[in-house]
Amino acid sequence: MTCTFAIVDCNNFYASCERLFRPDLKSVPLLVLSNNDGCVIARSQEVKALGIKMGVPLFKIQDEIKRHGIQVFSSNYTLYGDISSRVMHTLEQLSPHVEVYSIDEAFLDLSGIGSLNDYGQMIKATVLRHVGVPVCVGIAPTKTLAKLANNAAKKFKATQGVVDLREHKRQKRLMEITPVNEIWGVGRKLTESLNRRGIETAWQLAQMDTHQVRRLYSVVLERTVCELNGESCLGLEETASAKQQIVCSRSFGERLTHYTALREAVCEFSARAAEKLRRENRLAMMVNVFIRTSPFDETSPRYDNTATGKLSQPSADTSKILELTTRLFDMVWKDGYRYAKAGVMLGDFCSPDNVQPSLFENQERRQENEALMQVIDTINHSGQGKVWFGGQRPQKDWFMKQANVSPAYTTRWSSIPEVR
DNA sequence: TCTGGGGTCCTAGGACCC
DNA sequence: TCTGGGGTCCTAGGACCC
Repeated sequence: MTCTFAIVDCNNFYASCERLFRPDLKSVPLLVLSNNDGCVIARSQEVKALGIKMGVPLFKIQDEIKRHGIQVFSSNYTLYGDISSRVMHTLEQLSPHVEVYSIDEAFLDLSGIGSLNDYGQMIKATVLRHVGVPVCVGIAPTKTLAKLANNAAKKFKATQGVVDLREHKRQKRLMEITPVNEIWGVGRKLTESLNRRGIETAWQLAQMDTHQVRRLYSVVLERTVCELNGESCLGLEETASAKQQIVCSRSFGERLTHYTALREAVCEFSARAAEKLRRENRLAMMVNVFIRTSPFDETSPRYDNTATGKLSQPSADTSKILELTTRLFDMVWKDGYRYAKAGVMLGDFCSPDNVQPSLFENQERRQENEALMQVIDTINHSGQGKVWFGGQRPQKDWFMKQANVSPAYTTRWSSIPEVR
């Protein structure tokens, strides 16, 4: 039986989220910045039309911002996460099989549905009505072709935001006018290499011999070629697979030069990572700490180091993880540098149910610690204050720059917009 | 002055064993 | 002393995604 996939992708998601609560900005150019207000990570249609590229640093476009009256927002991930779950919830009402693929897109299984174009339009209208976010829908027999269809739905106005790409003739026509780099799974390096071989369009890639693709590149690109030819290699993954690693890292608003300051930052990341770990209900064995100077800073010396260690046994206990973190930090720390970024990575996970208790560990002590962690997480999420360990420090001068953050419209009572 | 953060998967190469 | 291939496991690094 042939499957039918749809991908629903929000248009300019972060920009649309900011606009949701500011109807006055409906047709005003608007962009959203990365952490530290560093570079552009989302743009409204108007900003795209001005030719401002994804990822450019803010300082390079100051003139254009002034000239065109562009509204600038710091990123507000709490808001985006909340809007995202509303979108996904709506989609789950419309289709029994949904794979949440990222914060702003989901794959749906539409096998067996009759009029797919109408169905796509219905999805689009429903999300707009329920959540207020515009989406585009791409429909095809494989995920890769569905992504391609979605691409076209976004690019061509006449499609009205929905493209049904089940017909082979349409697939061919679209691939012939699609540059190979727009294909899902073909990034910068592959594009360069394919171009060197004279492969410029998606259609040319689709015509390549799969064995040759595997030999020259990898099974990954081979799969892409198969998918472009209508052979589905990637199924719908409805249950989110367990995480393999958890990372917490940040660039600093200002360079850090002191041992204590950087150590505090690293401990804070470690505690955040441990919190995520507990939310996933997993235990970690491996802890990795990295620190580095800015790769863009040409005037001061560079330094980049990382250290990995193993806990004596799997744990999600912040105090145990912090203890190892500080030891690892001392291994990588070197005086005399201007540090721009640091992070903590947890890995080697297992589930709490099948962990072998150590011969030497005190069982009661372990249960006490688990209970303590629960209390700490509850307090820290209550919004009524924070509890932290020695080594962390809640008032942080390394904290991010966020000059233009929008209010917590959906998650804080005092920030809910008033209707007059 | 000012350049994001959090992931996954695959591959190559080294260590080690038989 | 010389010489061999195949297998597994681990790690680092690259490429990709959003």
